[in-house]
Amino acid sequence: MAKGWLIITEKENTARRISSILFQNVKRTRKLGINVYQSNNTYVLGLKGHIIQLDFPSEYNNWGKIPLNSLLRAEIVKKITQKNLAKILSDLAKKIDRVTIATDYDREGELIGVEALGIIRKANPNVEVDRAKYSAITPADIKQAFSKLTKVDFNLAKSAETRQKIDLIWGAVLTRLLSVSSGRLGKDFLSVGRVQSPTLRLIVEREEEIKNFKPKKYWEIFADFRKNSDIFTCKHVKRFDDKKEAEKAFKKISSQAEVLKFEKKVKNERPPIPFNTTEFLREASRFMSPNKAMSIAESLYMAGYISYPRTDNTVYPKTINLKAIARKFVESEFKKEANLVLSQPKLRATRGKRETKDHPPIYPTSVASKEDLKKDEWRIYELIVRRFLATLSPDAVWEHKSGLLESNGERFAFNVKKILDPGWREVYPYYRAEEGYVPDLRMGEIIEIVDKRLEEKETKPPPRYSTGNLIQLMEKLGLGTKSTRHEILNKLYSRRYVFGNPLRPSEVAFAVIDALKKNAELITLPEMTAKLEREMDEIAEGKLDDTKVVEESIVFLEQILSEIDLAELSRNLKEGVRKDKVVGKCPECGKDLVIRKSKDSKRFVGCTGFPKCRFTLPLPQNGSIYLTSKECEKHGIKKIKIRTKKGYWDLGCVYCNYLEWRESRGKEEAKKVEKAKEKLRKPRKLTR
DNA sequence: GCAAGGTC
Repeated sequence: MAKGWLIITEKENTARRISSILFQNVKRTRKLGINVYQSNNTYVLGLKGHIIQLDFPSEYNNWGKIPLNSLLRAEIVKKITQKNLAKILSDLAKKIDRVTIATDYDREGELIGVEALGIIRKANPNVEVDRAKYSAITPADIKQAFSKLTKVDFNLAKSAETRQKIDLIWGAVLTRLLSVSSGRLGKDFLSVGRVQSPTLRLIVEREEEIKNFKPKKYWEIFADFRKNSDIFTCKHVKRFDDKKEAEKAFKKISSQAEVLKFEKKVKNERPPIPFNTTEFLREASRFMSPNKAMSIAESLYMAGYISYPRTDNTVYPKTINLKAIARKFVESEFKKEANLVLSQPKLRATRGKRETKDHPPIYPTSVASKEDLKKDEWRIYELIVRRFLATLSPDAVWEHKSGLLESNGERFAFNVKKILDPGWREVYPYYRAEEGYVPDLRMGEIIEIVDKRLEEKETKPPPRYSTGNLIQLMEKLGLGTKSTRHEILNKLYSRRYVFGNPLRPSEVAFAVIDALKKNAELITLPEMTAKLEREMDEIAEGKLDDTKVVEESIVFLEQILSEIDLAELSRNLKEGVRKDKVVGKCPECGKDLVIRKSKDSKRFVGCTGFPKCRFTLPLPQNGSIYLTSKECEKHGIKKIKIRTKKGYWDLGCVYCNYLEWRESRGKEEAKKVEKAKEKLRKPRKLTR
């Protein structure tokens, strides 16, 4: 029998590092584009995350024809998504009698290991198996894990697989239900899911709040004070809801005020905490989409410039030599910043609240120069380097001044600050420091009032979420993971549920959330994830039967399908779909202008009054069309953006565009006519 | 062509 040992990790990088920690004379062989690390008859292989996907058999692929009920109890099959890896696993299986699962020490990691084990056992049923559990890839941790190997936790893997089944069944059934009912099929389908739908609900409900918001008037009083040559502004301590009251107070203010309180304090401001994925994406989203930021981080990681970008951890582990990394940057574009860090007698890093042991926070692992990277890559790299150096930098020192002034019983307050020493803020210039100025005052001092203003203001609706806000909120609500949140947002964009940043929902998004709230509210709530988490834990502990959990979902969905008013659902969704196509009002008959397709599937803007009204406008045929929320001032038609492979371009108002084009064409036509006339006037040369 | 979760 073969005497070999195979160690399986979740990713290539880990395989390489583990093999170098545990063995000497490691050789790397490359087959089918996959590295295997070998030392004698021991092999270390890195997977690529999940190599198997659950799906319905292909007989169920026709969305329109398959009754949804039959999908509920359809067999769920395993499809190999990483064929090359599966092939290598089968080949290696024949050379070994023992396998150690060394995937990440978490629920998904356990399942990923079991997926690989399944493929190995098919080729070699008698292979022995054990599990290495480590939470950091350091020599100490890895050696410890391999000296105390444990058993594979099949219950834990089962719980992860149950999550997959629940997600697939709910997702597929409701996605198909909505897509078929609305007629939005093909690449325009309407999706539903345990994470995306609650996220979309947040966006939709925020938009409803904004729509329903009734602004309230209020009044604020400002006064300008003068001490010597300094003029400074303070605000009345009260915000007035009543105009008369505000006017009364305003009149009372005399030409001078007494200083009731003055305080000056020096306060230190600690630098920001180390980057985990959420913090990183929130900061990067100031200038780049989370999706792009994440994909750049991934490539910087693969090139060895930064540490693993998918982490929840905000505390540097002791094993990282922070000073040594900072020292690397003395010979770099960040020389000044690194020197500031190293000028301190002792380095003290900030720490966040979340501390996990699997990956460190995101930090730079090697020095890059501007020429090594593309422009966007550099921006992300620079952000990560600056953040890292900032977490080790001295505090910023501020001078705070606060106080109270009184004029004829009316009180004014101020609270301003000024930077005395920027400290980390010089290293990390992404935040603007809001500074104000008030001169030093003495208690009891009388100050001259040179001007006063009564300002009418309005309360404002809550702001729309930005991508950065949402990723943070999703984390807080337990929606998605560090690896998926940015992808979920991307999904909402590509389904045309949302557009812009801050995010606005489309009309169909309102209809979808409305329909789901009426018929299957659970899928629009973070509670569904929370419930699933609890059940997964119980399955992992062996307290709950996985088939029961799946069955409960099936029965729940069956109930929904039997009670749903399909006609109403279809009507409401189609109305949403229709509204999203409305570009504006027809200038000729006043009916809605919509985006239509001609018989030869060319798109154009047409009037819903057709055939009575034959008004049309041309559209470009390439790229996908986005209606923006901005309207043309002249025609009241929504401005259009086109997204092509190269990026977005603003088309603006289609009507303006058309008129311009017609005019320029008219000029060209006129030119042609002129030329023709010219030709006629000129006597022709005679040719022989 | 569906979900969400890993990772490339």
